Amino acid sequence: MPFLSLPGFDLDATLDAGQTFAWERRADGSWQGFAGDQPCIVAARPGGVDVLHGPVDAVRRYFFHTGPEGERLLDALPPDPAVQRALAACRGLRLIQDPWWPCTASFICSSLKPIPHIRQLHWRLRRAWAAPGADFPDLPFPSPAQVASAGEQALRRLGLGFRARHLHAAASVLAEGRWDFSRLQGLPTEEAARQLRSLPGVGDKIAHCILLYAGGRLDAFPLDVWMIRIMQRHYRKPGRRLRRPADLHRFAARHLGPLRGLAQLYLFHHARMEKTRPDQDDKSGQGKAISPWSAPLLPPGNRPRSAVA
DNA sequence: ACCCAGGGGCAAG
DNA sequence: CTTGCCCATGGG
Repeated sequence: MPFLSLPGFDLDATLDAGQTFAWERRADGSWQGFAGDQPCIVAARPGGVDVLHGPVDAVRRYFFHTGPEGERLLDALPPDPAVQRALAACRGLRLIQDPWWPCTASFICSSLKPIPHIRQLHWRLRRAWAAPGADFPDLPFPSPAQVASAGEQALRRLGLGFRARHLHAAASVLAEGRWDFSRLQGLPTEEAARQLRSLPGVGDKIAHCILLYAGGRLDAFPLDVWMIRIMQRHYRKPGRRLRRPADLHRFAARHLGPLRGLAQLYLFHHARMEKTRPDQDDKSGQGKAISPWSAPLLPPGNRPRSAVA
């Protein structure tokens, strides 16, 4: 069986960092999923991965930030203390490259969902269009035309909730050819994000996710609740505002530079690991609740209803 | 019974 | 250009 040498690579961190949802962990610890449109099974080994199924070249292209070039990018990350701490803790985490449409569809499903749920929805979409009785590896991601013709109600039955309307509308726009990912070619990231936002269900955060995880644009900077907390915690100064997305984008561009999307990957994953890592002093193994973020910043939709009538 | 989750869209202010 | 509210679902 083919062994792919990827020194320093952390397969688990890479596939569980919320950048892709196209991989599922198997009982034996290996991962089954899709490198581009190629079904693959990969297993972590010292110094690289075993490719138990699928073409090695597709796996190599998928983990495109491995190797000496990837290492050089890590060395070029900004000398910011928080970034460097996160990098030191998650050095083996690498950027992946997903296909446009599955990435877009997954992140349209991601609104107000924890990462395991997003993965679950992604695979429900695959299995919903599989032949009767079929399972991996025969689970191609349904095309925009397939999703569009299924109808919104069918998507709701898969558990998409209010995201069903968005996904159906976005699939319809793509299926009818009223929009195409080739429009992003050559556009600056900011302008490409604006183009992506014309898709239903794609706002600023998801547009940047798509540009980073499908487009490989290292200056795309997804601003989710985690990133807002992290930046408040580390970068807020008494005088400055640093709350509105525009301010956060501006600060990130100036302070974290052209690799800010990559820096975001490490900050995000590191913070998420800190939250769930079992506390050594906690015998119950529940893990400590959360490090004391100075400003929790509840998402608007979940803000408690005012007690006063 | 709560609480929250890698948001987006829309109507008001 | 901001703020407030709604949108459904599942797991802790």
